[in-house]
Amino acid sequence: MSGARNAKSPEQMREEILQAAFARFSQYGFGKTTMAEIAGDCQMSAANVYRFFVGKQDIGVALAFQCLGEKEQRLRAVIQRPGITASERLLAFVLELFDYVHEQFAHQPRVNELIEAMAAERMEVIKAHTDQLRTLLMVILQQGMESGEFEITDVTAAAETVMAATKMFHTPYFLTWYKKDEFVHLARSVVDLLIRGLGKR
Amino acid sequence: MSGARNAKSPEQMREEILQAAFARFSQYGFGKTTMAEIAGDCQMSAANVYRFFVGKQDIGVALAFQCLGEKEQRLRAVIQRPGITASERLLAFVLELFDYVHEQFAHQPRVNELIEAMAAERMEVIKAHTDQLRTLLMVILQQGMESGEFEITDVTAAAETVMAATKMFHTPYFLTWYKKDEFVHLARSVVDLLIRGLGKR
DNA sequence: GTACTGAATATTCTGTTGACAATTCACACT
DNA sequence: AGTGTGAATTGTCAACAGAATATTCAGTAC
Repeated sequence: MSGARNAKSPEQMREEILQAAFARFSQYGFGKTTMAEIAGDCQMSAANVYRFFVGKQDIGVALAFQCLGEKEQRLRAVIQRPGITASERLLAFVLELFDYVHEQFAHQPRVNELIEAMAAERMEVIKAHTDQLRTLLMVILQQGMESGEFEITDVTAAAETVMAATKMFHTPYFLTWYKKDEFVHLARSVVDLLIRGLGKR
Repeated sequence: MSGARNAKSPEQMREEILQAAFARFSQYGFGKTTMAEIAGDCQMSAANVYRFFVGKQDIGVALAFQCLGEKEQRLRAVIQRPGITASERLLAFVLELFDYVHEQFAHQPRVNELIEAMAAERMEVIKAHTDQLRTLLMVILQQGMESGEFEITDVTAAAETVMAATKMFHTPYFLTWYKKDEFVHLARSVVDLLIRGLGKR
C-alpha cells in the first residue's frame, strides 16, 4: 500500500470519473459537458483526468459500452425467464428490445445521443453489442430446436435473419415514424410470422 | 387559343420548369440550385416561376413525387413479370426495391437527398408512396393465396408486416452499414423465412 | 519517482455579419 | 385581362473572428 492518506486505485479513479461524466452527459449531453466540469466533480484538475483516460471521447466510449452492457443484462433476464416457450421468449425478446430503445429515447435522449455519437466514430462499440444480441437470439432459437418448436438448419444464420427482420424495432431512427402502439402491434405481427417460418412443416 | 405567338399552356410551363429544376437538382443538389438559375434555363425571370409554383419547395415536392412514381413503375413491372410463382415474385420485389434504393444512393445521391429532404417536411410525399408499395405487395400476396402458395387471413395486415420485416432493405439509412452482397444475401434469407411463414401448414 | 497542477497550445464552438437567394410587389407591355 | 419583369423585401447561409474547450507539457510537492 502506498503512503498517501486517501490513495485510490486507478480502477476506483476511473470509476469515479465515469460516474461523474455520466451524470453530466445524461443531463446536459456530451457536447455541453466540459472536461473541467467532470474533473471538478472529482476534485481534480482537468489535466489529471488524462492520466486515466486518453481523452473525452474515450470516456464517452466507456460509458456507451456500459449502457449497452446494461441493455444486454435486461435481455439476458428475458433469456432466463422461466416457464415460457421459445416462441414466447422470442416475442418477449423483441418487445423488450423495443421497449428499451423506446424508453431510452423518450426518457434519456442524451444517453441515446451519446451512444449514437460514439458508435458513429468507433464502430466497435455497436459491433460488439450486435454480436452479443445475435448470440442471445441464438440461445432462444437453440431452445426452440430442442423443444421441437423450431426447425432450423443454421442457427447462426437464422439469428442474423431474425435480427434483420426486426431491425426496425431496435433502431432509434424509426422511432418518430410511428406511435408506440403501432410499433408494438407491428412487432407482434412480424414475430408471429417469423415464428411460423421457423416452425416445423 | 390566346393570341401570343409562342404561348404555352400552364401545364407545359410547369413541365419545362420541372425539367430544368430536375437537371439542376440532380447535378448540384436542391440547396445549391437557385430559382434564378432554374428560371434562366427556361428563359424567364425568377419572379415568373412563382406564377406556376408556390415556391422552391413545391418544385422539389413535385419532383420527389415524380421520382417515386418512376420507382413504382419499376416495381409494377415486377408485378407483371409473367411465369413466376408468388414466392419468386415476392423475392424479386424486395430485391428490386433494394436495387433501386442502392443504385440511386450510389449513382444519384442528389436525388436521394432531394426525396429525403422533401419527405422530412411534407410527410404526404412518403406516405402516398408507402401506401402504393403496400398495395403492390398485396397483389403479390393475393396471387399467392390464389395459387395456393400462401395461406393468409388478412392480406392488408400481412402486407404491412412484410413491409416492416423488409424495411431494412428499402431504407437508405442502412446502406452504409453493410456491403451490397451482404444486403442481398440477408434480404434473401429474410424473404425465404417470410415465405415459409406465409406458406400453408 | 509518483501524483498532480497551472499555464501553454491546439482544436472546436459560437455568435455575428455581409452576401446571396427566395419571395413579393408595383408596374409595363401586349 | 393576361404575361411578364425589375426592384424591394425578407430570410437564409457561410465565412470569419473571438471565445471556449480539449489536450499537452513543464514544473511543483511530496
